Amino acid sequence: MNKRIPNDFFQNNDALFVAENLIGKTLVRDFGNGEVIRSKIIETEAYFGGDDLACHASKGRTPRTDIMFQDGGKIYVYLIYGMYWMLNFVTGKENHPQAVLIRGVENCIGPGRLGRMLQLDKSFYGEDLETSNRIWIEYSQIQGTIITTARIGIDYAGEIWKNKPWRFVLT
DNA sequence: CAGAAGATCGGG
DNA sequence: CCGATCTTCTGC
Repeated sequence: MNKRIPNDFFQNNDALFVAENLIGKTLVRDFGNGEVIRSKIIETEAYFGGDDLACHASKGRTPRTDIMFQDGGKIYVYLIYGMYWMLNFVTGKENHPQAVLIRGVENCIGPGRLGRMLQLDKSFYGEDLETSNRIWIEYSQIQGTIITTARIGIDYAGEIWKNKPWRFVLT
């Protein structure tokens, strides 16, 4: 019980596998003041490499996207619309930029709201999920069925990529 | 260096 | 439907 998922899970699998298999797993956030949030992941999206025009890494390796080019198991956070911190987990091996966006957990739906609840900020960029003392993932039993849909909010990515069924939702 | 747009949300 | 709010990238 309460066993943390090690980094090889993120490194040895691609973003599609991780996105689907994180559904039902438990996201843990320890605020360090005695308050701990534990909630099962119920919605994810995969962003898959340099070809995927919806993936920030398709723009190349920049200070912002650098973490996605590294080995999996690290956190990629970025600020969107000037106010929301998006929580992503890097997957795959070095130089295979991929990430999984966490869009919702049982007690918080929506990536922007989730970032707010977890009190994320730039200091989480590059955080290691295997060793962090403030955020990590634990194994847990899934209850329900996973459905797939197109990803949300990426109309700019073009027909090919915006229609990929790379969003996973627990029902 | 100015300008635009963004993996969103909440109010009207 | 639209504004909030600011980082990042692009183009001149």
